[in-house]
Formats: sequence, C-alpha cells, structure tokens
Amino acid sequence: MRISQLSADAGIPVATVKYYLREGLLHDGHRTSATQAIYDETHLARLRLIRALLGPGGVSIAQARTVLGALDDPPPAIDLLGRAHSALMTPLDPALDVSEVHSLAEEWGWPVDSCDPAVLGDVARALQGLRDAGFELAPGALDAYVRAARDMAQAEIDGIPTDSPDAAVRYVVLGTVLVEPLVLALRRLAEQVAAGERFGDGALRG
Amino acid sequence: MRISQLSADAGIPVATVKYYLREGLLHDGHRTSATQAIYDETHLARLRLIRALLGPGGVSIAQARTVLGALDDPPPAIDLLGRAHSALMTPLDPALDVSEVHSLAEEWGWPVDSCDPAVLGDVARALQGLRDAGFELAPGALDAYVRAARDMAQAEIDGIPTDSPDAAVRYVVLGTVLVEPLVLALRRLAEQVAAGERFGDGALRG
DNA sequence: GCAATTGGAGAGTATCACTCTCCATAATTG
DNA sequence: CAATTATGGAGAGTGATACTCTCCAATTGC
Repeated sequence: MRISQLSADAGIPVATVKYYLREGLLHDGHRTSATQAIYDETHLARLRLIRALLGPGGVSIAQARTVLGALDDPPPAIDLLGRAHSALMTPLDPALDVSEVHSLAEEWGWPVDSCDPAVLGDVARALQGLRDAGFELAPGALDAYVRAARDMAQAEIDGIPTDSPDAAVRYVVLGTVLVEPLVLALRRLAEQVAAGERFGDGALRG
Repeated sequence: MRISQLSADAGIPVATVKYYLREGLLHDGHRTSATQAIYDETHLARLRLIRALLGPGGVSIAQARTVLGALDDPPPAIDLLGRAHSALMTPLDPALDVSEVHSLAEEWGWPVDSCDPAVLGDVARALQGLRDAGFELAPGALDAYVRAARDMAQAEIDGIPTDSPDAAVRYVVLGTVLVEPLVLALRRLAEQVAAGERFGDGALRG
C-alpha cells in the first residue's frame, strides 16, 4: 500500500506518518522508484505501537526512538531492562544522594548492586520529592509500596516468554512502558474502592 | 520577606514566582502599599509544594491549580479523592467501553459502582493501550497488578491521619499525586532486582 | 534626593508534537 | 497522451505549555 492508504488504515494523518518517518520511529517503505515507496503490515503494526507509546505510554519522541531501537536490534546480552529503563529515566544527577536508597534496599533484602544506578536515582528523587513537598508517608505505606513492587516484578519476570528471544525482548521493553498507566489507574481505582469501604458508600459522591 | 528574598530562599527565579502568582498557584502576599507586599513561611512552603507537583509529580499548571485548590478549600463531603483524582485524569471519553472494567472488577470483588467513572475510563484506556500496541500481558500479571493496587490502597487509606481534617485532606491529595513516581520507580527497581535473580548476576550489565 | 527594588502586565523564548506548504516527480484517469 | 491527482521529501508554521524577559510607575533604602 502507499502512504495515504497506510495513513487511512492507521487513522493517522499523512503528515504525521511522514513526520514519524523523518524522526526514525517508522522504518522506510520499500522503494519502487526514486520518489515512491510502498508500505505493508509491518508499518501498520509499528504505527499502532508508536501511538501506544506516545499516547497512553506518555513517552516522548526521543524516548520512543530509544525504546523502539531496543526492539529493532536486541541488545547483545540480556540488557533489555536496562535499555528500556534508561530510555525512560532521567539521567543520574551526581548531586543526588543515593545512599539512602541503598540502605533501604538492604532493609528490604533487595540486592541492588547490579542495578542501573539511574533507577536508584529515580527512587531517591521520588523520595526527595515527597520530602520537598513536606509530605510524610504513613507508617507502613512505604512497606506496602515495596511489597507491591516486588509482587509486580516477580509476576512480570516469571511471565517473560521463553519461546523466542524476540518475544522476550518485546515483552520486557513494552511491559516496562505500557503497563505503567495501568498500574497507576488500578491504584487510583483501588483507592476509591478502599475509601468507599472505609468511609461508607457515598463518601466519594458527597 | 519580599519577593526577592522569597525567590532566593526557594531557589526559584523572581520571574517564575511572579508567574505562579499570576497563575493562582501561589497566594498573594500581604500588601503593605499599593505596589508592595510581604511574604512569609506559608509562601515558601507553598512554593516547595508547587515545585514538587510540577517536577516529580509531573502535573501541569492547570492540574496543579485544581489539586492545590482542593487543599485550600476542602470539599464539603469527603470528596477528597474525587477532587484530587479528577484533576489528574483525562476526562471520560463516551466512546470508551467501560463494561470490560466493570466485569473485571466484579471478578476481583471490587465494588466500583460508587467510583468516579473517569477512573474506570483510565483503566479501560490503559488496557486498550496495551491491546493497540499488540501487547499481551503474561497470565497472572494482571492479577499481580490488581493485588498490588489493593495492597497499596489499603495501606494508604489505613494511614490517613485522623487527628485533623486538614491533615487528612493533605495526605489524600498529595499522596495521590506525589506517590506515583515513587511507585513507578520502585517497580522498575524491583524488576531489575528480580531480573538479576532470575537470570544471574551481570545479566543486566551485559 | 536618587539609585535600586517591587508588583504587575504584556511580550518573548524554548520545547514538543505535530501540521502545513511547496515542489519536482509519478501514477492515474479520461 | 494530456490533465489531474498523489507521492516523497524538506522546511516552515502552529498551538500548547512553562517559563523568562522587558517595561513601567510606585516605593524603598541609603
């Protein structure tokens, strides 16, 4: 198919498809002449993926380029998580004190030594954000988040497809990005349910 | 103190402080004359809160205005969660099919009837995003997210301060926004830890 | 008295994700 | 085969967002 057909099938304006081509998010079509190319199902699937990343996934064009790059040429070792994560994390600020996270991790029994330092930085930054806002977590809340994170991660790692490396790559990379909105939405829903049970029906409705 | 002092203490440019004043995020100082005003600790605390919301919290100026508004005049009933949540959620799209979420919630034993429909919409949108991207959750993964969400919410609701209504408002509203980056960062960290345990040390380093 | 600061408002800037405009070339239609 | 339409490509323009700058008259501090 040609670009206008691709655009119509994907429900994305031609100009936007051209833009994704220029930005390197979408691979070129097969050239039939100096100024024409044809596109196929792989382009359609890729466009859907791009929109899922940019929309619900909430990632930027640059981040999407890195994430999609990890899908296109899988990293040499099992560096999948690292690649996907590093595309999404703010680069580590040297001024950030990560020692607090190290000692917390020790409490939790998490061996974080082989982890990407930037992830530790993200945790530290999140904790610092709470403090900056003058917000104190309820006792037990942090433990609940830690348990929840461990449970989610365990299920995810257990669920990595073992049949093909490509499927594993895809699962890990996309799972990192696309599941985040789901987790946040479920937490909000659970909060409302728990609040309703705690304070009685109608508490949320006024 | 005057605006330059406030700016220096908060580490925020004067122009930006003025901008927050204009946008209604920061309350006016106490006027000493037609063209002068003084600021105090409440302004400093508020500025720190604003930066925590706009930075780590990742909310927009408009969303911050709603969230801060919920702090300033607490809603009549215990509509706290609703107010905080509705500031952060995309408005409900009528075209979105929420019935799937209803039946899922029934499976989970979540009484979602009294919940804000927009939250259900967010869950539906997140699930749709996964499907659009051609991504299939591993069996058991969704259950893990649901359990995790319930655990987190339970700890949060249990932890709501009961001593003063103001403290409760503050806890609920800020907890909704500011804890999100923490939850996501912990999940990523737990993923790396779990991947390391599963695939052996060094698996993440290449 | 007089330079420096202030509050206030409008305009300017940077970034981002598109979206539009051209244009030479190609394909399609009559 | 001529006229119309579509295509790939690149640069410029757009709208939203979060600042940031520039003025200005009124105040302040020395």
